[in-house]
Amino acid sequence: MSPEYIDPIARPDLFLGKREQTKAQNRQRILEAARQVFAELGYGATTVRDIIRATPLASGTFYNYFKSKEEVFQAIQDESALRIRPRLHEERAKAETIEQFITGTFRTFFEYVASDQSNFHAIRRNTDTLRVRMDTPEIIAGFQELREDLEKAIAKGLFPPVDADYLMAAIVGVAFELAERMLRRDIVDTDAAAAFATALFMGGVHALPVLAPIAPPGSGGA
Amino acid sequence: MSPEYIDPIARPDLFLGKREQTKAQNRQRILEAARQVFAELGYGATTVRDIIRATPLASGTFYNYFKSKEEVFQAIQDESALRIRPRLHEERAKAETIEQFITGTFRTFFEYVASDQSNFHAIRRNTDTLRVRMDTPEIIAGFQELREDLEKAIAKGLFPPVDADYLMAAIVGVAFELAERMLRRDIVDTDAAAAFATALFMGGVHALPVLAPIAPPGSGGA
Amino acid sequence: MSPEYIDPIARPDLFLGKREQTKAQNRQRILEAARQVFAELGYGATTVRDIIRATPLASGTFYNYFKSKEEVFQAIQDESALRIRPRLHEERAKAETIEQFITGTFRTFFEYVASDQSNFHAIRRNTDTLRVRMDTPEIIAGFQELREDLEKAIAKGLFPPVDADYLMAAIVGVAFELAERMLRRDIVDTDAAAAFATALFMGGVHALPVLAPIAPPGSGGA
Amino acid sequence: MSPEYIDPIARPDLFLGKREQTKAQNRQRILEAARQVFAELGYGATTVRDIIRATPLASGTFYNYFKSKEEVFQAIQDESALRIRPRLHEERAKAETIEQFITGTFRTFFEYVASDQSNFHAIRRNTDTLRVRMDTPEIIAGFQELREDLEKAIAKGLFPPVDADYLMAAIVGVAFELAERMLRRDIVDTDAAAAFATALFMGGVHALPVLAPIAPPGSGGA
DNA sequence: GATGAATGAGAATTCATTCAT
DNA sequence: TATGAATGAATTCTCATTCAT
Repeated sequence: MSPEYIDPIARPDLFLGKREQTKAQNRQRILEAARQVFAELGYGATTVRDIIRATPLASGTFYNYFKSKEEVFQAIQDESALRIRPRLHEERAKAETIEQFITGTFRTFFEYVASDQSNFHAIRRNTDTLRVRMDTPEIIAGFQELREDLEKAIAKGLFPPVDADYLMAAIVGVAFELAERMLRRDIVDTDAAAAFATALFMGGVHALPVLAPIAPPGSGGA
Repeated sequence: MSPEYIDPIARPDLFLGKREQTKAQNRQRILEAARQVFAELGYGATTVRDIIRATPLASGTFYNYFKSKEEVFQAIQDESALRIRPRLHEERAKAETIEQFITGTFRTFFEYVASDQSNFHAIRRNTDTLRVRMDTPEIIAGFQELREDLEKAIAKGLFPPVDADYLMAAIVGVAFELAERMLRRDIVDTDAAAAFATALFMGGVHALPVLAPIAPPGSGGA
Repeated sequence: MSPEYIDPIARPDLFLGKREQTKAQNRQRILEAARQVFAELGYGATTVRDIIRATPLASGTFYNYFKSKEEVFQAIQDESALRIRPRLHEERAKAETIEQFITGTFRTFFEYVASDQSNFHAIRRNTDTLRVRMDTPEIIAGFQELREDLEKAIAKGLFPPVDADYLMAAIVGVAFELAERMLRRDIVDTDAAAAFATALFMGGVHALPVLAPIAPPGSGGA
Repeated sequence: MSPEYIDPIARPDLFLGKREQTKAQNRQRILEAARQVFAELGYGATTVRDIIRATPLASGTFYNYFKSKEEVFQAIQDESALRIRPRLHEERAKAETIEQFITGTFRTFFEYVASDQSNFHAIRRNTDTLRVRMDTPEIIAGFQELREDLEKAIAKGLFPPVDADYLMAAIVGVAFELAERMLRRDIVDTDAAAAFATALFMGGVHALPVLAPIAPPGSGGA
């Protein structure tokens, strides 16, 4: 989000010719409409006509850009994951303390969610929806990456040797659930949400049950 | 769950006449089939026909019991919530320490989930990822109840004065996410999962940001 | 409608044993319910369940009395026709003047309609329905009979030799249409309606185009 | 109906582009099929499938044009009413004698019926005898208009002060009933039917009971 | 490419009728 | 005989996708 970063998806005009611009613009129109409508009606209840109706385009045009309703949906999910995954990974990679690791993860996530509510809501319905599986390849990869980052951090001695799988799950659960509550409040305070989650995990991580340590290569341990 | 308690849903033959038995049995058949199919295909992809096909009954019979696919789903959710809510509340009500509060909540939840995997999976697994609103009155009431129990515990001095709304969300997020991971493991160890979650919150709760205390009337203010 | 006439359908208790009474009563219950519901919803929109619901009986019981929905409907129509046809015929048979013929027809019809509004309405929907075909055998026979009575009256010299088919149609059209208007008024005045219709035909009949007379047998005419 | 008037419904090719032509044609195809099927099976027994089957179109196409069976039926009724109402009103408006009023009404009606038998039969013939409400706004307005025209004619002194509501009903009843008989004859003779109806009313109107005249303001009363 | 009507497979739903109790 | 749940064929209707313009 630093000023010198320009998202080519958000500003196609800076990267594409005239013709490609119209095409890219139509694609974006459809995606944006789909986000809105999915967020409002949910995937199952949404029809392609609903999406197209939220657009100046005609129904046939939809199929010039996406093969099916499912494909738009995946595109939305992947676009989200595509945008946020590198940022999350980067934050965690440069963390030198547990606190940096944790706070970096939550802060980045909550800021993303706040700045891109339509995507978030399309994925996580905006009223009283509860946890729902998110399993496009991109998203699963994102979870997997978090686990791997946790394992690396444990290996580096940054984290105590806890159950990385459960810890990942706990972080994911808290992140999504808190994000939803955060967005429902009158004032969306990402700092407060991140502070809450960070404190919870900073305090909690050290209390977690410790696994038998994985022996570092070359050492004598099992 | 004491030995002398008999669940009238599980043993309808002890409570109902022949006709009513068939009815209750058919209702259960449909619910059971719905659980399987929802867990397999997800809510969105499931059709009423799919449910009926997984049953020896005729298509029209479905409508003698439920008005729509949504209604069966709600029935499944409510059945779960109806069973687990009182147990959770009771555990928390009798808690005299934070640890009892937290461990009671997670242990009860994970045990329920392990004992009733079909309901849990029917509720959680959704291929189409979206639009499964966990907003039956029962479930919303369950969340609300957790928050109120937290607030009472804070008032009693059991918990530090933290953001009960966020804490509730964190507990719910961790509970659902861990439950899912737990069920995926070869050995379903509810104690381990409960120990993990309890430790996380036991350590974390004391680290959470403390809210400005509400001044008791007559005192000198904040 | 004279006091000494007793309708065996209306007072089955005076004609049948105990067992048959219950049966006859159930039959009447169904017929009465069917009349109401047909009048309210129309035949097409009415379901057997609607009829049965307006009854203390169970759906299966319906089929102990009638083979199908169509059969009840026919029974209602025939019951109407069965009741009124002999009276109309009798009135016309004893008529010695045009006026008696016409006034007898209309007066009898309007009195019947007023006294048995539920049947009439079941046949002729109560709001803004317009002319609709009535073609159960009984009803067609009733129309046919009117035509024959007209032809007899013409043969007797009571009526001028007009087109009996058209005249029958005109009488039927006026009878039904006026009956409907009559029932819609605050005060249902059968005398006024009969007076109106009678006057119309009394004045009109003599003005009608006269057909080439049917040559009486033995005369020289074609 | 002057020679230079071209009905845009009958000759859409002269007014519309290729695409719109197909649309208009399909609409007409459905209406035409509906007319046939309603006339054959009656409204109640007709299903949307029956209508579509009588068409080269696909089942879904029906719903591009009409929301339901009821809507097609209304369209047929309105199409009739829309065509005939202005003609009837015009005839009556320019009438200077009772005879012109009455003969104009019947002649116009019977000519319309003869020229547009499919519409008339679709509206009239109903096997299931019931629940065909002729209550589209157009048709009700047509009846209302006849009554108002009668009232105006009474006010002008053209008619004696009779019950306009009953007179309207009588005219409508005779018109529909005679029309049906007329169409059943080998030779459809609209003049004869009109002559019959006109004679009936010409003779009958003067014999009708006269209402107490409404006293004109300022006069000495009744 | 864009358009939007046509398509038709298939989902949801109804309801007359049957049949075990 | 009465009951009312079960049946499943038939109907209505939706909607993703195709295709002529």
